[in-house]
Amino acid sequence: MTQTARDKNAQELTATKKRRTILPKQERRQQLIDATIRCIARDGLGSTTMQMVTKEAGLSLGIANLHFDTKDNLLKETLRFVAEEYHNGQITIMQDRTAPPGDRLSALLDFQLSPGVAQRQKMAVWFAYYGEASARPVYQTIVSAWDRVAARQLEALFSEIIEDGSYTESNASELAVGYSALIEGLHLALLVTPRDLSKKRAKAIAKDFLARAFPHHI
Amino acid sequence: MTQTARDKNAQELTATKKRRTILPKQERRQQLIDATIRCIARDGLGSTTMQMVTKEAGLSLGIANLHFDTKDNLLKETLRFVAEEYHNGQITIMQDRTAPPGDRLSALLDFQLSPGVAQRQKMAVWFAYYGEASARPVYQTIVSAWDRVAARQLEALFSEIIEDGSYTESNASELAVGYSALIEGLHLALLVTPRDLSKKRAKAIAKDFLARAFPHHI
DNA sequence: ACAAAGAATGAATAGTCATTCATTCTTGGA
DNA sequence: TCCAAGAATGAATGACTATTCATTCTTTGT
Repeated sequence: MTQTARDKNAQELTATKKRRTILPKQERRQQLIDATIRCIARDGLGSTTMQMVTKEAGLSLGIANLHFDTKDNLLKETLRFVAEEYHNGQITIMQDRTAPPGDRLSALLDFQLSPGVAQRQKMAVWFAYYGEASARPVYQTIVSAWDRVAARQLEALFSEIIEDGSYTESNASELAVGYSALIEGLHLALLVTPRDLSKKRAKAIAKDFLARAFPHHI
Repeated sequence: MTQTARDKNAQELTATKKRRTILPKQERRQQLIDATIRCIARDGLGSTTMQMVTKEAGLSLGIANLHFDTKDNLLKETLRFVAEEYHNGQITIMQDRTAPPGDRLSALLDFQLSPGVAQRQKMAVWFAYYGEASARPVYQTIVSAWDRVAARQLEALFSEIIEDGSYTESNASELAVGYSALIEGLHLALLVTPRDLSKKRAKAIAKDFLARAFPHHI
């Protein structure tokens, strides 16, 4: 045994060095995406580095390039994950044809301002990408594809409610765009000025919007 | 005259080299802030470099550090400029006590979705900073200070309208937060999915919100 | 016309970061 | 038990960027 080999051995005994582990591709990728989300929320999209992400994941520097090729691609896949999670949740609720439309709408609102969706970490990631969207068409593409699906479903739900309640004055399309904008604006306010707005109050404000539009249903 | 000197001379004659100009501090600073806004809108906050900003301004690389010391400071001052411009516009309208409250509200809406404020460039800058806000307390400080002033004024205006129209069911504070969120959400939609929403329609949606709250005034 | 003041320039510096790849390690099959 | 396949590592590389500052140029006061 050489001198250096003995030293290394001693270090391993004291420092409880982590064993290198091997995982299936899909799990590693998710692990890295999760770490990326945490880094963006903590340090911002602009100053998130590969070193930070891989350290946050407890892995080596080269691992992200191994699984995602480039940083750009890792960021793109992270956005895709967050966007799909949010939109899948919305769509699942809206498509549940067993519940009456008023209940589906209430469930949607609860979901959109639930601790899972409206948590600092997720909202920070969300707006970090919006901030770069004007300069990166890829981000716009990823988000707007999902947005359009959700928008169409929301409009259909509103149409159903309008018919059901004979709110003849109301326009489903305009109300749907307005409601979506209101929710995004509330998310932004929760992120930037959390001291001035609680999740509870945000929910009350959104509910008020819906109650004015559909008084018999909310 | 040496060979190189003659070459340089010839180049100056053909390439119409720009004369070095000297301007007062304040003008140079504004010139650099304007260039920064254009760069952020075109390339994103994350990939805006000093070289890009100074080239956009048609000046030398070192100029920005001369006037702003650091890049961080240039970005901070740029945000401050955009934030002040937006909030001054709002506040000027709301403080105009010669106009009846309903008119002030209409003017506010027109301003918030006017070509000057709701132009791609400005909105891109706005959301670029929001995207980094969760990681940079300085940005939050700059924006939230102004936000709070505008929020208080808006609430006062809404109170006045509620009293004037005897909308006894309505809560000025909640409506004010909701309206602000709606406007920000509409700005975001105009930025990210401009194909799906025109400024005109955004204005109609916001007006609809106000008409439901204050039917006698809008 | 001249010179001092200081505004503007841009080459050079020092540091950071994404990406590469030779090497090491783990696992599953023989 | 041993080996081949390929997953994981991290030092090294090359590209890029903020910042500095010696030098050049413009202006202003005399």
